[in-house]
Amino acid sequence: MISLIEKEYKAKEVEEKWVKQWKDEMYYFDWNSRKPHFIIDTPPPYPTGSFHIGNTLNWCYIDFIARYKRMKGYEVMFPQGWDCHGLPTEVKVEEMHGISKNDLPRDEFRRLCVEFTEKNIEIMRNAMRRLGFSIDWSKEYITMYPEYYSKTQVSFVRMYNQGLIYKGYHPVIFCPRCETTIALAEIEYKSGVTKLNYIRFGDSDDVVIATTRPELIPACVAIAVHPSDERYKHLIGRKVRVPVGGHEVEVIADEEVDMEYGTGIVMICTFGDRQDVKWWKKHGLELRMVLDRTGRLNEKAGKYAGLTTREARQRIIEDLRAEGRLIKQEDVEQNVGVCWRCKTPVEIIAEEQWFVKIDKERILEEARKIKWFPEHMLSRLEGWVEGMEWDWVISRQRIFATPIPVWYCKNCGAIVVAKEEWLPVDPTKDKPKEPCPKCGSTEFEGEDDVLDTWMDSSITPLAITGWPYDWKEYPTHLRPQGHDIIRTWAFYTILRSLALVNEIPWYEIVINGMVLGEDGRKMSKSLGNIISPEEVLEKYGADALRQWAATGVVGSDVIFTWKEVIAASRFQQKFWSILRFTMGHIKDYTPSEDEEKLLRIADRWILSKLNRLIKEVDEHMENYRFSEALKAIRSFTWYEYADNYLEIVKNRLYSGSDEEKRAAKFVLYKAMDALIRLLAPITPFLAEECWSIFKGDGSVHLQSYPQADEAFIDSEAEKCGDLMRDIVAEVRRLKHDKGMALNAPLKLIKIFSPIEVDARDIGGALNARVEILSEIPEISIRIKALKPKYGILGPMFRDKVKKIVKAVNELSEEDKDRLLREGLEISIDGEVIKLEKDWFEAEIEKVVSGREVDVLEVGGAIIVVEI
RNA sequence: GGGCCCGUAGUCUAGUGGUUAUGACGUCGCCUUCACACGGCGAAGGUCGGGGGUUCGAAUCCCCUCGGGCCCA
Repeated sequence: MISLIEKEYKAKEVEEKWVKQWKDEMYYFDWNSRKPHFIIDTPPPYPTGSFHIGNTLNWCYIDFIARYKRMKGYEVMFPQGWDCHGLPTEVKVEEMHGISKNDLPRDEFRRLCVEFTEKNIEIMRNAMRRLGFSIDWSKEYITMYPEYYSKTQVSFVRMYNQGLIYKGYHPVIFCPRCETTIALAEIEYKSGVTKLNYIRFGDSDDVVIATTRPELIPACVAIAVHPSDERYKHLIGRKVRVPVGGHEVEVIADEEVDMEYGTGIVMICTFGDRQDVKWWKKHGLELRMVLDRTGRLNEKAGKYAGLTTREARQRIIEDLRAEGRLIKQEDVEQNVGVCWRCKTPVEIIAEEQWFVKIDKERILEEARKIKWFPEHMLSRLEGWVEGMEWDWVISRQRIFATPIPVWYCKNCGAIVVAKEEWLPVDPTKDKPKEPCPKCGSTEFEGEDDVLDTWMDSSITPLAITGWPYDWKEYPTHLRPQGHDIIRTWAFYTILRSLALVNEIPWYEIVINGMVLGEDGRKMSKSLGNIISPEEVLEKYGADALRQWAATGVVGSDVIFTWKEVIAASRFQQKFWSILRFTMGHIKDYTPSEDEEKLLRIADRWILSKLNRLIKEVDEHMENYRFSEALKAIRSFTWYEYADNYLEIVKNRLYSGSDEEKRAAKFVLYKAMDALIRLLAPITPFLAEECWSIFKGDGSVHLQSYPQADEAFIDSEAEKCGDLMRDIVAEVRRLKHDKGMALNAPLKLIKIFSPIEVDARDIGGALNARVEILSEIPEISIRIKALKPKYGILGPMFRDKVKKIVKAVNELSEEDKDRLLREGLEISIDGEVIKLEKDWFEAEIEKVVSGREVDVLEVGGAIIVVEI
């Protein structure tokens, strides 16, 4: 009768079938829906062309939430965007076509980038569908298309008009190889060893500075010592001649000088590192730029002009040595900032760039209004923000990015910012629609710098809610993202949201950790510990991978392990077997309330636990504790329901009376109905397949999430059922110890139990005739000891507990017996204490008389087994 | 150097004041029983990183210390 359902659950086949059958419309979000809205600001990934396992973790969390919320009656928006602009694409396109971006017109190069990106997006879309993500594809946005980047431009124009964006001469970090400015967040730190050079400055012997960047001596603008450094106090205020260029600089005092490092005298140049920038600002020093954008020294470096920093370093050291100014060199460890893309050490130069003003305090204040999961992630943002030294550089010297909508008047030099109605524009080919407001000229130079891609991706919550011209509602509900980019995306998005609409972007942020390889280390090509989602899909399918994703703790790094995936796929097989069993019994069954009267102890027991499970899982899902939710479902299904309940009820289903069967079928139906729906957000394919067999039609993903029926929650039934389960387990253990098969028949079992148990079901499960005794059987039993329940005694008697326990165990047999039956008064230190019977548990020693029987004791019940 | 997180059986892990510390994987033994051998039943395995304190009682709270990870200087 169960041959209709295959024995093996074939995850791959089932999943591929549903990927084809599911309709996108199932997940469309409707603004006009009267259900409460739940809008997810999905992170827009960079379209690299591969959806890696880190993305998988992130999107699994989103999908669990989206599916759960939908089943809970929310109108859920799960949009998908693509953060397209960026240097890696430019580099890749140059490589693929064997060109340099400057070889062809900007438009043409952009077209190649767009083409390349579109292909990558398509690959990633397919991966996302295969993983079963319930994305609303009608809400997709692509930042490289004019519909989107015109929003970025509107945001620029509005912020410029509010005075939040300015053009300034400012130190910026740039990569000399990529020849572009990079943001602080794009710097990586690498440790290495370099030479610390001791160099004599001036004409006397007392000014010896220590520097790792001798090539920047021409850029030296001051010399600094610690104000309380006794060795150098006398130098403060003195003018000293700088060796290489011959210009003079002043010796200043600053507490941030490290007296222990080198000689304790440091040169300040514009700019060797970020500390130089701080000092330069603080002391109002001269700007002496000797580096240009290509990382070469300029004419200010005199005879070293035209050299790269590396060449200049060598030449200057040689010259200093020849002059006898190089006192010594020693190796020191140092961390250098390098370009995240090409690993070239970055430099700092002052250049005209576009900036966004940052109000740290305001952003932090608002960030604290957002609910963070887990909470401690907020402190990462706080730490980073406090260390920020300057405003956000938003201009980039690239091509594939959103154009800055600005022109410069050729006549008077005025900055002309586009009007909103002109957008989108590309100032390198479009002209302003009005003459220069200052001088009336119509000759303009278009800005050819473009915007940092974070200008695009930091307005996603605004974009998905229809801003700026069809804005529906705000803030959005949730931002899920990885903890590696809290400091950028979270920070910039909050900043932009406040600037543009004066509101926080989201009510909640859910953080996911990084995915580590099986060796517990970050996945990397060089370690060879990378696992691709495709590899897992191929072997075990999407649901197993999704279960792996659910086993982690939100916010913590998750180790990828095959054994988790395998355990997950075994659970799927187990669930499938349970469905197979269930369908064999309830194929033509429709539940009716009449059956509730027929329910036996075991039925009421498991229904009570089932309803508790529903409550528990719901609460976990509500708080994004997916691992707890899944763990609870799995362990109930496997160990309580399958191994215990089904084993107990099997005999009734196969050879019980009609009424006995109907009660069990009722439970089978209720449990399957609830379990499939509980699993739906986490394993959507398995759930859908089971639902289609169980219900025959409709999608489980359009059903409601199970709701606990309080009427079934019954602590008394749980106690009785637990005791039955324990009795069955204890007798099984006895059979095991006697070397008997578990289904071997037993002659007779007699049970004396303080609470009600069901002889019929126990007998069915143990293959024995079971009698319930109304009195303690005729066997001698001695109380060996009384086990105190410390959980009760402790809070009541505190420091007297030990004395009480001692006194109780010294009681006579009769008194112990009385204590267990009706309680007892004892006297401790002259004080009379009334002990209640349920404060103690008996440890019983059994003395068997008469026939040869085994006596077992389980939770207060006495079982006499006749083999 | 600063911030955050984490140290519990061979491995991973639950457990934020209360009987004998949870579960998984692995190991060992038994069982092909009519949903499932990708299964069932059972067993062995732990100084809860170390030390001190608070408490009748600490894996849990406090202090010190050792070790690991991540982010940042």
